[in-house]
Amino acid sequence: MGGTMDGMKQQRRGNTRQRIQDVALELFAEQGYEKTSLREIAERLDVTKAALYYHFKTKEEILVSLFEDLTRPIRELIDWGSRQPPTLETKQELVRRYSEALAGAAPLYRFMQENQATVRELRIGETFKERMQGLRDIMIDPKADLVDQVRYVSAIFTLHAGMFLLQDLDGDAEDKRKAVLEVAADLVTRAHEGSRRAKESS
Amino acid sequence: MGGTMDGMKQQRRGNTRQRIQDVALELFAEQGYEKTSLREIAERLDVTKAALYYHFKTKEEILVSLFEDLTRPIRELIDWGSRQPPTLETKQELVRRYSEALAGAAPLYRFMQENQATVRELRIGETFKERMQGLRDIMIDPKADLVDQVRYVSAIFTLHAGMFLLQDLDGDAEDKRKAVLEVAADLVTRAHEGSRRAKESS
Amino acid sequence: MGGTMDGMKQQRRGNTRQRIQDVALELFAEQGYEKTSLREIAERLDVTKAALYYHFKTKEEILVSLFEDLTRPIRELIDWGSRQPPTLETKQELVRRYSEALAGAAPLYRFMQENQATVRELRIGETFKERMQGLRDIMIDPKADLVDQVRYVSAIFTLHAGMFLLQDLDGDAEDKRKAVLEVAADLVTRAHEGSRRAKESS
Amino acid sequence: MGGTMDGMKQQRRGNTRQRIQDVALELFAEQGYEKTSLREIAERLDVTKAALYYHFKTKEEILVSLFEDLTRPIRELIDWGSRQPPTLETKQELVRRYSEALAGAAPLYRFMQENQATVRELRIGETFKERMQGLRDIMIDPKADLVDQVRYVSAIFTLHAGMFLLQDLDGDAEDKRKAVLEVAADLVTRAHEGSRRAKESS
DNA sequence: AATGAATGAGCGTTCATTCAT
DNA sequence: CATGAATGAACGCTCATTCAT
Repeated sequence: MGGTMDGMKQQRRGNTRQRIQDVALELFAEQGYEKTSLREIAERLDVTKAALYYHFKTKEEILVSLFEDLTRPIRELIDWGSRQPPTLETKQELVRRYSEALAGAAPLYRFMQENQATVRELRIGETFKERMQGLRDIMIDPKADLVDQVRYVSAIFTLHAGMFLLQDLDGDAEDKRKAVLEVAADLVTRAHEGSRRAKESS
Repeated sequence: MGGTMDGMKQQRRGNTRQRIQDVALELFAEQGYEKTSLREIAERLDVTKAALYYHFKTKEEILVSLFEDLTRPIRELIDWGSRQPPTLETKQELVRRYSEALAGAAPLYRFMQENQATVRELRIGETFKERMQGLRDIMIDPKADLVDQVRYVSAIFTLHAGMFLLQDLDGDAEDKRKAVLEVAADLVTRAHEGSRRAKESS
Repeated sequence: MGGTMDGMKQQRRGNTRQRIQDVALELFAEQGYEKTSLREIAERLDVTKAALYYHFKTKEEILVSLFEDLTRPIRELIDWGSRQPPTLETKQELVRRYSEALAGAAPLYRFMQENQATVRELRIGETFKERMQGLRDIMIDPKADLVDQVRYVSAIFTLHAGMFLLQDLDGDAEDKRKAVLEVAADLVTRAHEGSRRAKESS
Repeated sequence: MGGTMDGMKQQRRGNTRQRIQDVALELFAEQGYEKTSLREIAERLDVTKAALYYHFKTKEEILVSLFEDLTRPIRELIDWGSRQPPTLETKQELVRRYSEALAGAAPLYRFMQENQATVRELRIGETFKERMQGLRDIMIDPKADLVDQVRYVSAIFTLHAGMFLLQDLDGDAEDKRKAVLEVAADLVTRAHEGSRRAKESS
C-alpha cells in the first residue's frame, strides 16, 4: 500500500533479527546476561517473547550470534598472528591491530569481561578461552623469564581493561585508546628485551 | 575430642554462620552469584533453606558479610595510603602491600572480577567502586601524562588479573605473585619517572 | 536452474497432502498425538508449518482425515454386519473380516489404542466409540449370560490387542494374525453355545 | 468428626502430599497426563503450583509415586508367581489374585492403558513393561502352540480390559469382575489343555 | 537454632494458529 | 502452493523469601 508508513510500529520489517541483537547487547552489557530476561528484550522491541524464538532458538543463541558477528575480525587477527614469525615486530603489530579490533567490539567485550562467571558456562566460554590462549601462545615466549611472561599477559589485559576502566577518566576516547596502546606496546617491548638480556647473560 | 559425636553430621555446632559463608564463597566463585541458589548452599550444608535465613536476612547479605569480613585489610590499607604523601615510595609500598592483601582475599576478588555485572547492582558494588577510586586517587597524579595515568591503572589491574589470569601458567603460586608484583612496581616507577620527565621538559 | 529436477527435494509435487498424512501417522504412532508437534511434521517434510495449514485446517483435522481414509473398510464392515441376522455364522464372518480390516489400518489402530485418553477428547473419539458400540451391538446378545457377554467383548479386544501385544513374540505376522483370529473365533463360538445352553436349561 | 475446623481451607494439614496424589490421579485418568497441567492440579487443591514442587520434584514424579504406591501388591504378586512351579494351578491362582490386585489399582491401570503412548516415554514405562513381561513369562509356555500362547496373552489382556471396557455394560461391579475372571481363567485352562493335547499327539 | 510448608513472581520455552505476501 | 513473521496462551519449573512451630 505504499504511502509513508504508519508511525513506527512496523518500521523496517525484515530487520527484526538485527534489532533483537542490538537491544540484547545493550541490555546484556548494562545488566548482565542472567538479569536480562527475554520478556525485557521483547518489550523494548514491542514484540512478544515468542517472536524472539522465531529468530533465535534459545536465549544463549542470541549471545552466540552476537559473539560470532562481532568478534570475527579478532578471530581473523589471531589466525593471522599465528602464521607469523614470533618477532618483536609481529607482536607489536598484533597489539596495535588488536587494540583496533577491540574498539570495534567494545560493548561485547565489556560484557564478556563483566560476566565471566556466566560466560564460562555458556557455549561461547570455551571459544573465548581458546581464542585468548591463541593470543597468549603468539605473544609469550615460554622460555622467557616469569616476569617477562607476566609483562605479556599484562599487555593483553591492559588492552582489555582499557575499554572500560578508563571510562571515568575524562578525555577523548580515541586519545585514551592510543595511550593504552602505548603502554601495552611498551610492556611488550620490555618483555622482549628482557628475553634478549636473559639470553645474552647466559 | 571426647563426647560421643555421632559421625560428623553435626560437627562443630554453633559455627553454622561461618560454614554458610565458606560454602557460599566457594559456590559463588565457582558458578557465579546468580547461578548459585540458596537451595544449593543449604543442601551442601545439609540444612534447610530456612536455616540460612536465621543467620542472614537475604542472599545478598551473605555476600555482603563475606565482603566485609574478607576485605577489611584492603580497606585499612587504602585508608593508610590516603594519609601518606603521594611519593613514589608510598606508591611502591602500597602496591607491595596491596599484592599481599589481595592474596588473602583471592577467591572473593576473583568472584568480584568475574561477576562485575551482578555486583554492580548490589550493595557492595558501590563500596567496591569507591574503594577502587580511593586507590586510584592515591596512585594517579591527575597532572600526569595520559600515558602515565594508564600505567598506574594498568599496575593496579595487573595485580588483580594476576590472581586468576596466571592460573594456567605453571609455577609456584608465590613465585607468580612476586613476578606480578615486580611488573606492577615497574609500571608504577615508569609512570612516576614519566611525570618527572614531563615536568622537567616543561 | 530450470528443467531437470534437482535431486529429490521436490519429488512428486501435488501429493503433499498425502505426504503430510504419512509422516503424521508415523509420528503420531511413534510418540503420541500430543507429543508430536506440527513443527516436527513440517521439518520432516522440509516445508514450513504454515504449509500444513494450506492442506489441513487444524492439527486435529490431520488426524480426522487419517481416520476417515483408513477406517472406511471397517465402517463398511460394521454397516454390513448390522444388516445381517445375528447368527453365529454372521458373527464368525464378522470376526474374520474384522481381523483383516484391522490389519490394513494397524498403525492407526495401534495409535488409537495407545492414545485413548487423548482421542476421547477429539472429534474422532465419539465416532470411534459409536463404531465400537455398533460392533458390540451386533455381537452381544443382551439376554446372554454376563460371562458370555464378556466373551464377546474379549473376542473383539483380543483382535485389537493382537496387533501390538504380540509384537515381541517372534513368528510370521500373518501366522500370528491367524492365531489371534482363531482365539477370537473360539471365544465367539463358546459365547454363542453358552447362550444356547442357557436357553435350553431354562 | 470432632471439632469443627474453620471452613476447609486448612483442613488436614500435613496430608498435602496425599491430596496431590489423589487429585492428580483423578485428573490424569480423566484427561490424560499431558492434558493435565500442574496449574489445574494446584487450583483444585487451592494451593500454588510451587507448593506441588515442595512435595514432588517434577510432574513425572507425581505419577511415579502413584505408580509405586498403588502397584506394590501387583509387583509382589508377580514376584510370588515367578517362584512357583508353572502348573495350571499356579496360573489359575495367579489370574485370580491378579484380578483382585487390579481392582485395587483400577484408576491407575485405566490411566496406564489409555496413555500408553505417553507412559512409554516416562520412567515408569520401562518398569511397567518389565512387569508385564514377568507376567508373560510365568504364564506362557514357550513350547506351546502359537494359538495357546495367544490364549494366555488374551487372558491377561481380558483382565486389563475388564476394568474399563465393561463400564457401559450395567450390572454390579463385583459381578462383572467375577465374570471377567471366569473368562480369563477359562482361557488359561484351554491354553493349558491345548499344550497337553499337543504333547500327547506328538 | 532450625524446620516444614508454602507463596508470588518470574523465567525460558513450546505450541497451534494466523495472515499478508 | 507455500513462506516469513508473528502472536497469545500456556507450560513445567526455579527462586528468594516468609512464617508458624
